[in-house]
Amino acid sequence: MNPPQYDPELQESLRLFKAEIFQALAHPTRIAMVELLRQGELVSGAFTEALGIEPANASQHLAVLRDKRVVKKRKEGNQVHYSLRDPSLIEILDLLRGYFERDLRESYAMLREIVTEGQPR
Amino acid sequence: MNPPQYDPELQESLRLFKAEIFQALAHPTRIAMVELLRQGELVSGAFTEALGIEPANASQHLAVLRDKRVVKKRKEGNQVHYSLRDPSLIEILDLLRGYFERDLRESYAMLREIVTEGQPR
DNA sequence: CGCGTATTTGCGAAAATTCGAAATCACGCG
DNA sequence: CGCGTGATTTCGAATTTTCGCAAATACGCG
Repeated sequence: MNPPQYDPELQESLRLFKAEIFQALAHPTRIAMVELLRQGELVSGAFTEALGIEPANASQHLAVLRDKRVVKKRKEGNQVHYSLRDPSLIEILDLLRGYFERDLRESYAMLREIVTEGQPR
Repeated sequence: MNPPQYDPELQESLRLFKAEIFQALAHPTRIAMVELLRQGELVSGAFTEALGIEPANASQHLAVLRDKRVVKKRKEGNQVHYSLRDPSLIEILDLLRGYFERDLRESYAMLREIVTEGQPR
Protein backbone atom coordinates (compact mmCIF):
# COMPACT_ATOMS: atom_id res chain seq x y z
CA MET A 1 0.00 0.00 0.00
CA ASN A 2 2.59 2.49 1.03
CA PRO A 3 4.41 3.59 -2.09
CA PRO A 4 8.18 3.53 -1.80
CA GLN A 5 9.69 6.72 -3.10
CA TYR A 6 11.98 4.95 -5.55
CA ASP A 7 10.50 1.66 -6.55
CA PRO A 8 11.98 0.58 -9.89
CA GLU A 9 8.95 -1.51 -10.75
CA LEU A 10 6.61 1.36 -10.05
CA GLN A 11 8.78 3.58 -12.17
CA GLU A 12 8.59 1.08 -14.96
CA SER A 13 4.83 0.70 -14.84
CA LEU A 14 4.49 4.45 -14.66
CA ARG A 15 6.53 4.77 -17.81
CA LEU A 16 4.42 2.13 -19.46
CA PHE A 17 1.33 4.06 -18.50
CA LYS A 18 2.70 7.29 -19.85
CA ALA A 19 3.73 5.59 -23.06
CA GLU A 20 0.19 4.30 -23.47
CA ILE A 21 -1.26 7.75 -23.06
CA PHE A 22 1.10 9.13 -25.66
CA GLN A 23 0.37 6.20 -27.89
CA ALA A 24 -3.31 6.94 -27.59
CA LEU A 25 -2.71 10.49 -28.77
CA ALA A 26 -0.23 9.56 -31.48
CA HIS A 27 -2.70 9.88 -34.30
CA PRO A 28 -4.13 13.02 -35.91
CA THR A 29 -7.68 11.73 -35.81
CA ARG A 30 -7.50 10.91 -32.13
CA ILE A 31 -5.97 14.27 -31.35
CA ALA A 32 -8.84 15.91 -33.17
CA MET A 33 -11.25 13.80 -31.14
CA VAL A 34 -9.75 14.86 -27.84
CA GLU A 35 -9.76 18.47 -28.92
CA LEU A 36 -13.41 18.18 -29.84
CA LEU A 37 -14.10 16.76 -26.41
CA ARG A 38 -12.52 19.77 -24.80
CA GLN A 39 -15.90 21.44 -24.80
CA GLY A 40 -17.81 18.52 -23.36
CA GLU A 41 -19.62 15.33 -24.20
CA LEU A 42 -20.14 14.23 -27.78
CA VAL A 43 -22.14 11.47 -29.39
CA SER A 44 -20.28 8.94 -31.45
CA GLY A 45 -21.91 10.14 -34.65
CA ALA A 46 -20.72 13.69 -34.06
CA PHE A 47 -17.13 12.57 -34.60
CA THR A 48 -17.83 10.92 -37.93
CA GLU A 49 -19.56 14.09 -39.06
CA ALA A 50 -17.06 16.60 -37.72
CA LEU A 51 -14.05 14.70 -38.98
CA GLY A 52 -15.46 13.32 -42.19
CA ILE A 53 -14.61 9.73 -41.40
CA GLU A 54 -16.59 6.51 -41.46
CA PRO A 55 -18.43 5.31 -38.38
CA ALA A 56 -16.32 2.17 -38.25
CA ASN A 57 -13.15 4.19 -38.31
CA ALA A 58 -14.37 6.57 -35.63
CA SER A 59 -15.39 3.65 -33.49
CA GLN A 60 -11.95 2.15 -33.81
CA HIS A 61 -10.17 5.27 -32.74
CA LEU A 62 -12.61 5.76 -29.91
CA ALA A 63 -11.90 2.22 -28.84
CA VAL A 64 -8.21 3.04 -28.65
CA LEU A 65 -8.94 6.10 -26.55
CA ARG A 66 -11.19 3.97 -24.37
CA ASP A 67 -8.60 1.23 -23.91
CA LYS A 68 -5.99 3.76 -22.88
CA ARG A 69 -8.48 5.32 -20.50
CA VAL A 70 -8.47 8.71 -22.15
CA VAL A 71 -12.22 8.85 -22.67
CA LYS A 72 -15.22 7.20 -21.10
CA LYS A 73 -18.46 6.22 -22.72
CA ARG A 74 -21.99 6.65 -21.51
CA LYS A 75 -24.82 4.87 -23.23
CA GLU A 76 -28.08 6.66 -23.49
CA GLY A 77 -30.71 4.76 -25.36
CA ASN A 78 -29.69 4.40 -28.90
CA GLN A 79 -26.46 6.33 -28.86
CA VAL A 80 -23.19 6.54 -27.05
CA HIS A 81 -21.81 9.66 -25.43
CA TYR A 82 -18.09 10.17 -25.05
CA SER A 83 -16.26 12.49 -22.71
CA LEU A 84 -12.78 12.99 -21.34
CA ARG A 85 -12.09 10.87 -18.32
CA ASP A 86 -9.80 13.41 -16.76
CA PRO A 87 -10.01 17.11 -17.64
CA SER A 88 -6.38 17.58 -16.73
CA LEU A 89 -5.60 16.13 -20.11
CA ILE A 90 -6.62 19.53 -21.36
CA GLU A 91 -3.86 21.05 -19.29
CA ILE A 92 -1.41 18.71 -20.88
CA LEU A 93 -2.62 19.62 -24.34
CA ASP A 94 -2.33 23.29 -23.47
CA LEU A 95 1.19 22.79 -22.23
CA LEU A 96 1.97 21.01 -25.44
CA ARG A 97 0.56 23.89 -27.40
CA GLY A 98 3.23 26.12 -25.93
CA TYR A 99 5.77 23.48 -26.75
CA PHE A 100 4.59 23.27 -30.32
CA GLU A 101 4.67 26.98 -30.77
CA ARG A 102 8.23 27.17 -29.57
CA ASP A 103 9.20 24.29 -31.79
CA LEU A 104 7.48 25.73 -34.82
CA ARG A 105 9.20 29.05 -34.27
CA GLU A 106 12.53 27.26 -34.14
CA SER A 107 11.80 25.33 -37.29
CA TYR A 108 10.80 28.48 -39.05
CA ALA A 109 13.99 30.24 -37.97
CA MET A 110 16.04 27.32 -39.17
CA LEU A 111 14.22 27.27 -42.46
CA ARG A 112 14.83 30.96 -42.96
CA GLU A 113 18.46 30.46 -42.14
CA ILE A 114 18.78 27.79 -44.77
CA VAL A 115 17.07 29.96 -47.33
CA THR A 116 19.24 32.98 -46.67
CA GLU A 117 22.27 30.74 -46.60
CA GLY A 118 21.65 29.92 -50.24
CA GLN A 119 21.60 33.59 -51.12
CA PRO A 120 24.71 35.36 -52.44
CA ARG A 121 26.03 37.79 -49.92
CA MET B 1 2.09 32.38 -45.69
CA ASN B 2 -0.27 34.44 -43.62
CA PRO B 3 -2.03 32.09 -41.22
CA PRO B 4 -5.80 32.47 -41.08
CA GLN B 5 -7.15 31.96 -37.61
CA TYR B 6 -9.23 28.95 -38.62
CA ASP B 7 -7.61 27.29 -41.56
CA PRO B 8 -8.69 23.65 -41.70
CA GLU B 9 -5.54 22.64 -43.49
CA LEU B 10 -3.37 24.37 -40.95
CA GLN B 11 -5.34 22.67 -38.19
CA GLU B 12 -4.76 19.36 -39.87
CA SER B 13 -1.03 19.81 -40.33
CA LEU B 14 -0.79 21.06 -36.78
CA ARG B 15 -2.47 17.89 -35.58
CA LEU B 16 -0.11 15.86 -37.68
CA PHE B 17 2.75 17.64 -36.04
CA LYS B 18 1.37 16.99 -32.60
CA ALA B 19 0.82 13.36 -33.44
CA GLU B 20 4.49 13.07 -34.33
CA ILE B 21 5.56 14.46 -30.98
CA PHE B 22 3.26 12.06 -29.18
CA GLN B 23 4.57 9.27 -31.31
CA ALA B 24 8.09 10.18 -30.26
CA LEU B 25 7.14 9.70 -26.61
CA ALA B 26 4.95 6.66 -27.17
CA HIS B 27 7.52 4.16 -26.01
CA PRO B 28 8.61 3.30 -22.48
CA THR B 29 12.27 3.34 -23.39
CA ARG B 30 12.06 6.79 -24.89
CA ILE B 31 10.15 8.08 -21.89
CA ALA B 32 12.84 6.70 -19.65
CA MET B 33 15.41 8.46 -21.79
CA VAL B 34 13.65 11.79 -21.47
CA GLU B 35 13.33 11.31 -17.73
CA LEU B 36 17.01 10.51 -17.47
CA LEU B 37 17.73 13.74 -19.30
CA ARG B 38 15.85 15.65 -16.64
CA GLN B 39 19.09 16.14 -14.77
CA GLY B 40 21.10 17.24 -17.75
CA GLU B 41 23.28 15.99 -20.54
CA LEU B 42 24.04 12.33 -20.99
CA VAL B 43 26.36 10.44 -23.28
CA SER B 44 24.85 7.87 -25.56
CA GLY B 45 26.47 5.02 -23.72
CA ALA B 46 24.90 6.08 -20.44
CA PHE B 47 21.48 5.17 -21.80
CA THR B 48 22.48 1.65 -22.76
CA GLU B 49 23.90 1.16 -19.29
CA ALA B 50 21.08 2.77 -17.32
CA LEU B 51 18.34 1.03 -19.28
CA GLY B 52 20.00 -2.27 -19.94
CA ILE B 53 19.53 -2.15 -23.69
CA GLU B 54 21.86 -2.67 -26.60
CA PRO B 55 23.74 0.25 -28.08
CA ALA B 56 22.04 -0.17 -31.44
CA ASN B 57 18.65 -0.07 -29.81
CA ALA B 58 19.48 3.01 -27.79
CA SER B 59 20.77 4.70 -30.89
CA GLN B 60 17.55 3.96 -32.74
CA HIS B 61 15.38 5.42 -30.01
CA LEU B 62 17.63 8.43 -29.73
CA ALA B 63 17.31 8.89 -33.47
CA VAL B 64 13.53 8.96 -33.11
CA LEU B 65 13.78 11.55 -30.37
CA ARG B 66 16.18 13.51 -32.53
CA ASP B 67 13.99 13.38 -35.62
CA LYS B 68 11.01 14.61 -33.67
CA ARG B 69 13.13 17.36 -32.17
CA VAL B 70 12.77 16.21 -28.59
CA VAL B 71 16.50 16.01 -27.93
CA LYS B 72 19.60 17.50 -29.46
CA LYS B 73 23.04 15.99 -29.79
CA ARG B 74 26.46 17.44 -29.19
CA LYS B 75 29.58 15.65 -30.27
CA GLU B 76 32.59 15.85 -28.06
CA GLY B 77 35.55 13.85 -29.20
CA ASN B 78 34.76 10.20 -29.10
CA GLN B 79 31.26 10.38 -27.76
CA VAL B 80 27.90 12.03 -28.28
CA HIS B 81 26.08 14.02 -25.64
CA TYR B 82 22.32 14.27 -25.62
CA SER B 83 20.11 16.82 -23.92
CA LEU B 84 16.50 17.96 -23.92
CA ARG B 85 15.72 20.59 -26.48
CA ASP B 86 12.86 21.98 -24.38
CA PRO B 87 12.73 21.37 -20.61
CA SER B 88 9.00 21.95 -20.48
CA LEU B 89 8.62 18.35 -21.56
CA ILE B 90 9.46 17.50 -17.98
CA GLU B 91 6.44 19.46 -16.80
CA ILE B 92 4.25 17.43 -19.07
CA LEU B 93 5.63 14.18 -17.74
CA ASP B 94 5.09 15.43 -14.19
CA LEU B 95 1.51 16.27 -15.01
CA LEU B 96 1.06 12.76 -16.29
CA ARG B 97 2.20 11.39 -12.96
CA GLY B 98 -0.75 13.08 -11.26
CA TYR B 99 -2.93 11.76 -14.01
CA PHE B 100 -1.65 8.28 -13.37
CA GLU B 101 -2.33 8.49 -9.65
CA ARG B 102 -5.88 9.60 -10.22
CA ASP B 103 -6.31 6.72 -12.60
CA LEU B 104 -5.07 4.24 -10.05
CA ARG B 105 -7.40 5.63 -7.42
CA GLU B 106 -10.30 5.27 -9.79
CA SER B 107 -9.42 1.70 -10.62
CA TYR B 108 -9.15 0.92 -6.93
CA ALA B 109 -12.52 2.49 -6.19
CA MET B 110 -14.08 0.55 -9.00
CA LEU B 111 -12.53 -2.65 -7.77
CA ARG B 112 -13.84 -2.07 -4.26
CA GLU B 113 -17.26 -1.32 -5.63
CA ILE B 114 -17.30 -4.59 -7.50
CA VAL B 115 -16.22 -6.45 -4.41
CA THR B 116 -18.82 -4.90 -2.10
CA GLU B 117 -21.43 -5.38 -4.76
CA GLY B 118 -20.99 -9.10 -4.42
CA GLN B 119 -21.51 -8.92 -0.66
CA PRO B 120 -24.91 -9.59 0.90
CA ARG B 121 -26.24 -6.47 2.54
C1' DC C 1 -39.55 -8.38 -37.15
C1' DG C 2 -37.17 -4.42 -39.53
C1' DC C 3 -34.24 -0.25 -39.18
C1' DG C 4 -30.69 2.71 -37.99
C1' DT C 5 -26.75 3.40 -34.99
C1' DA C 6 -22.43 1.43 -33.05
C1' DT C 7 -19.18 -1.77 -32.49
C1' DT C 8 -16.47 -5.81 -33.66
C1' DT C 9 -13.87 -8.80 -36.80
C1' DG C 10 -11.06 -10.22 -40.83
C1' DC C 11 -7.61 -8.95 -43.90
C1' DG C 12 -3.90 -6.78 -46.59
C1' DA C 13 -0.63 -2.89 -46.50
C1' DA C 14 2.34 0.12 -44.04
C1' DA C 15 5.01 1.33 -40.06
C1' DA C 16 7.52 0.35 -35.73
C1' DT C 17 10.69 -2.49 -32.92
C1' DT C 18 14.44 -5.30 -32.19
C1' DC C 19 18.88 -7.45 -32.85
C1' DG C 20 23.24 -8.77 -34.92
C1' DA C 21 26.58 -7.50 -38.23
C1' DA C 22 28.94 -4.14 -40.63
C1' DA C 23 30.34 0.69 -41.29
C1' DT C 24 31.94 5.35 -39.24
C1' DC C 25 34.35 8.26 -36.46
C1' DA C 26 37.78 10.15 -33.13
C1' DC C 27 42.02 8.99 -30.78
C1' DG C 28 46.31 7.32 -29.38
C1' DC C 29 50.33 4.66 -30.43
C1' DG C 30 54.04 2.31 -32.72
C1' DC D 1 51.13 7.44 -41.48
C1' DG D 2 48.80 3.19 -40.79
C1' DC D 3 46.30 0.56 -37.34
C1' DG D 4 43.71 -0.98 -33.47
C1' DT D 5 40.23 0.34 -30.11
C1' DG D 6 36.14 2.10 -28.07
C1' DA D 7 31.83 4.61 -28.99
C1' DT D 8 28.06 5.28 -32.01
C1' DT D 9 25.43 4.80 -35.97
C1' DT D 10 23.64 2.45 -40.02
C1' DC D 11 22.03 -1.66 -42.48
C1' DG D 12 19.25 -5.73 -43.17
C1' DA D 13 15.96 -8.83 -41.93
C1' DA D 14 12.45 -10.90 -38.90
C1' DT D 15 8.67 -10.04 -35.88
C1' DT D 16 5.03 -7.29 -34.09
C1' DT D 17 1.83 -3.57 -34.19
C1' DT D 18 -1.12 -0.24 -36.38
C1' DC D 19 -4.39 1.40 -39.90
C1' DG D 20 -8.25 1.67 -42.85
C1' DC D 21 -11.65 -0.50 -45.35
C1' DA D 22 -15.44 -3.78 -45.79
C1' DA D 23 -18.33 -7.29 -44.08
C1' DA D 24 -20.55 -9.14 -40.17
C1' DT D 25 -22.57 -8.58 -35.73
C1' DA D 26 -24.85 -6.46 -31.73
C1' DC D 27 -28.11 -3.24 -29.71
C1' DG D 28 -32.17 -0.26 -28.83
C1' DC D 29 -36.48 1.03 -30.59
C1' DG D 30 -40.78 1.27 -32.85
